[in-house]
Amino acid sequence: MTESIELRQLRYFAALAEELHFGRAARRLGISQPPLTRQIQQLERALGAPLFERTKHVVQLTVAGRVFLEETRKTLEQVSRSFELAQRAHRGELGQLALGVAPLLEASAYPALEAHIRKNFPHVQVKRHVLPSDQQPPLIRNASLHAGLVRLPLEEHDSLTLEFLFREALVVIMRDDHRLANRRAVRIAELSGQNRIAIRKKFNPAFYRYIRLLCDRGEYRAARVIPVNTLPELLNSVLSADGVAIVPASLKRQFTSRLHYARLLDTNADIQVGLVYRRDNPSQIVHLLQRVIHQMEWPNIA
Amino acid sequence: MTESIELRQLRYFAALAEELHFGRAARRLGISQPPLTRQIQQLERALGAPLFERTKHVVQLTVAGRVFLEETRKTLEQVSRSFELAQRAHRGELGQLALGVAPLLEASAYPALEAHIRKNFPHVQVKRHVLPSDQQPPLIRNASLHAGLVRLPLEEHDSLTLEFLFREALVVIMRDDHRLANRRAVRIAELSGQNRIAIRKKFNPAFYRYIRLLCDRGEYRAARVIPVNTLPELLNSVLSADGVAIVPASLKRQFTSRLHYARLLDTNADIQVGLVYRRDNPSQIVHLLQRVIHQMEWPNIA
DNA sequence: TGTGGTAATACGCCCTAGGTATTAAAGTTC
DNA sequence: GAACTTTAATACCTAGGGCGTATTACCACA
Repeated sequence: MTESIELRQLRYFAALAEELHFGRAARRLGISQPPLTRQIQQLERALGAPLFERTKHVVQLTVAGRVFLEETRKTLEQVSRSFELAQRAHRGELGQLALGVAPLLEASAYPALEAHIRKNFPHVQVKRHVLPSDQQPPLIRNASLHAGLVRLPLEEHDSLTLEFLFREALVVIMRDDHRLANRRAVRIAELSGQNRIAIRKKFNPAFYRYIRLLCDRGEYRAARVIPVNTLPELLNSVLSADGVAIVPASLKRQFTSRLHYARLLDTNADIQVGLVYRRDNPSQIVHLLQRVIHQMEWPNIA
Repeated sequence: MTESIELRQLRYFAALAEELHFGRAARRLGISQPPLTRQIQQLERALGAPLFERTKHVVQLTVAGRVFLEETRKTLEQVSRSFELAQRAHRGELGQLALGVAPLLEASAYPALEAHIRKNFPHVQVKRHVLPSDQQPPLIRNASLHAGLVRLPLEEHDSLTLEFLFREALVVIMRDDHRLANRRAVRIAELSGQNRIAIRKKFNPAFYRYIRLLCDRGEYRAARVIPVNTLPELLNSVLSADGVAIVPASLKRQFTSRLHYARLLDTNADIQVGLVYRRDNPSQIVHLLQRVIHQMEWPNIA
């Protein structure tokens, strides 16, 4: 039925329906008149209905022709749209971007990033997955995530690329009636003797080790290290006056009541944030992300 | 850009996208595998993007391929729809039917006719044009109307076909305090001496002559014939007790207050209703109308 | 009646879609 | 790890059909 029809015939038909003149339409199509005649005849034969009324000197659309013209325009538009969308999808400008986001960053750095992506690629739908930094690499490797916004350091993976983005300050948090709560900034050493509250090593080993290293270098000997499982637990412990905790400054955006934040004065008392993605970069969408991520200004997290 | 693309390629692509196997897809399409490979390659080249990821033993859609598949399905559906609609239009089952309707019939016979058409051809839009019977033939001849529902007799036109449909009763109307207003039925002769009110000959000569003929044969000698221009004027005259009028029974559906209707007992005191259309019947829609008009039951107009 | 214009037809050429045969590469089996 | 199987890509050939040129048929208009 429709099997014998090709787009050529529809394109020819549309041109003729607009010109209503075989010679002009053929010229517009860049062919000579006889082939046009034949293609139209074939189309009419396949359709089982005449599309034009030809009296030697006047070519007119039949009723069926008018209907078919309307539908043919839709068909040709649909073909263009198909191309357009497929190409956009190929360039990564269409579809989903599954992005891992390290905890706390979802409220600080991430919103700016998402806004930036949305502005540059309005057809890309960003899907956010809040996951600890060290849990993201395996998911990126097996393509469950396109890329991840993570805290460094991270164990190196030869199949992944790790790109530095910006530095985030570290802060010490304590209850607002703590003896240091009148200070805007402290040196790590001043914390000596305090209990140090920290999320268990197993939940994010790299971060855990990094903080411990900082404390050692800053000569902060904790009375005791109190391990907790989750962030709410950590906050609870701080609010119970069990001790202090060193956390990324992003936290300030989410919790403030009855808490005091103090900057750390030590050099290098900060943490890097980077982007991880597959080295072989199979999806174009990551190329776009890469291109765009260096043009943006990161909000000042402090 | 899209100019080099043909539907063949889209059909092949859709098949392959469903089978995800060149051999099977080719078999389904009734071709051998190499041509399929080549058409897909051409499509990808035109698109500037790969649609499939081929590892020797696994064929998978790319992101662009998934998007393009969705759009291609729409395209192919649109092509079928184009065919479907054009064919319907050709068979007359789609589009407008411009139908002339003689006055008064629009409230009696016409509603049933329209309902019947709507039921049989839901995609046909009937456009009603209320026009005196003798004004319809020229409009039908120049294709302003497809057909007309008219009262007979009508001057014969060799280019038109006139088809009898049903007989409609004639009635005499008078004011409800008229001396004959207690009668359900009268003979024409009993009206003798009354003024006869009639719409001017020039507005519908055939009808005018027909009524006069009836009166002559029925031995109704009117005291005076009172000519009026319009139907409302005629009713006015009747209500002013100027006389009586002989009209089609359809009128009863529209005006009753302070009027009395009496059947005419004379044989042949009725009038025929018919359908007029071009003998060369250029539009398929009239064929449908013709086919359907004899299957229907006309409402009893009395 | 002839002249100009236009769509349809005739016919030849060539492009390209499709077929067969083969190759290359990846997976499977022993 | 060698032989076998499977499957997509490539090479090459054939033929059908799309396009061009030339011509015809038909209508309008002078």
